[in-house]
Amino acid sequence: MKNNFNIEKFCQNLISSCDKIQEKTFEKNEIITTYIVNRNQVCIVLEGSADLMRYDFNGNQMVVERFNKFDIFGEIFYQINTNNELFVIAKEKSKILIFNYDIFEKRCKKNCKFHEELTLGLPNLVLTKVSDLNLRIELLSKKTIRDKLISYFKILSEKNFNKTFTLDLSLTDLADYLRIDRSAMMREMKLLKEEGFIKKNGDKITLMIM
Amino acid sequence: MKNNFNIEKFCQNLISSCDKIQEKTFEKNEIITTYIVNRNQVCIVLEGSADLMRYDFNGNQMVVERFNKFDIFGEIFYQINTNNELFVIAKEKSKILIFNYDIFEKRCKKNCKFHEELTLGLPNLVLTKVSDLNLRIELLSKKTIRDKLISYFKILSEKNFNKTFTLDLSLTDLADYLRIDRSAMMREMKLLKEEGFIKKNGDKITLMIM
DNA sequence: AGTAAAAAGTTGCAAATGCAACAAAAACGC
DNA sequence: GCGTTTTTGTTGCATTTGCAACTTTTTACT
Repeated sequence: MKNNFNIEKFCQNLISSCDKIQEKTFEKNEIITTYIVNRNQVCIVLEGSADLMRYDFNGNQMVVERFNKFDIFGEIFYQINTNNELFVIAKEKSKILIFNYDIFEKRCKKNCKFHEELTLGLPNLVLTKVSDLNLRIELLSKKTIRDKLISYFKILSEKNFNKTFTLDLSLTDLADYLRIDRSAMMREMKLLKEEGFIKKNGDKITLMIM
Repeated sequence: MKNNFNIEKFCQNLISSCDKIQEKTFEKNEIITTYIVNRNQVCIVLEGSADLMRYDFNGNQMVVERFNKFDIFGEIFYQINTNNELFVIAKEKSKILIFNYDIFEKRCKKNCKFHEELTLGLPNLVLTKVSDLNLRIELLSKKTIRDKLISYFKILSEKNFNKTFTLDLSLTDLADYLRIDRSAMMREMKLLKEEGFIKKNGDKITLMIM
């Protein structure tokens, strides 16, 4: 029932059919969008990946969220007044679908097929997003670095139906995702290896428990 | 544009109109639902409040998420395999709207007005949910207890357009929401008071900075 | 009103973590 | 292929935090 919406097929058909939607390609490190309140812009990653970055007054930058294929993003999902500027930056060459949220409520003049498909299909993408956010909260809720790592590994292991799996993030990015210090994470991973909880070979990890 | 959907009015009209939706009342501490994979049940709080609780194998219980008026919840938003059971429990006498997510795709026989209003109105509730989750991730991302507290206070202050505001959670619940030890939080709040960053009087707090 | 339960407040101490400052290895660019 | 940049890996040390164990205050219940 959930996620039976085929966005790939959907996107192939709609591009030419509706004047309220854009498909744009961005090069690596290009700014895809900035979060501007009440613009109600919605974006979907069709190809590539992007980071939502915050630059605070000290000039520190931080990855707030990472978007991969079919992830949906935009200021409309992020009604948080942080006083810092938020940019979405392409991590690699990326294709992005861009439209306005009012497309949900206002039909376009031609009453094109896109609108019906969009209102039917988008909720599933948003559901997936909610689930991803809940997952991250679940991980950030763990009290220790060890718990965060083991929980994260368990999830990857279950996704792959295999005790051995490939990390989908670099270790630097993983520490960032879990909001822990990278060196402290390395220390804990070393302990996990030494104590026999995991085995590690390059970016392949085997979970020895559960 | 966002949130112009009036759920209150909406709910008054629909109850009798559709056989695929239920409105149920729960007493304090009653179990509203448990998260069962692929049941695709969706719930909306009409009145009262509820906690999503996890009970792990050690018998420890934890509040995963709190739901207040017009919050939307259900397993469909929480596709996380935790191996622990998840219950939603009424914190007080509460009225809950319960339906199945397939209502989005399957019209009911009478083709009742409810379905159109639901598909139009629900996305806004979900958007708000996404925003709330992002806010919590923002808070959980802060490195120190101090940063978490100040960020949380800033948000309340901005919501109220006032440096002085009322805490909407008990201190115990706040520590839980921010995933920090309550006594460590109390210690930090004491320091914040002593250093003049905040003033506190009962559940009223005044933010002295920014 | 009286008691039980929950919440707020406090503190010492041990443990976990972040930070800084490196070295080594791998990936990237031209 | 060679230099540069990024990532991985390591460690000592200071700081922050969680935990345990309390007391006091407030709230709820009958």
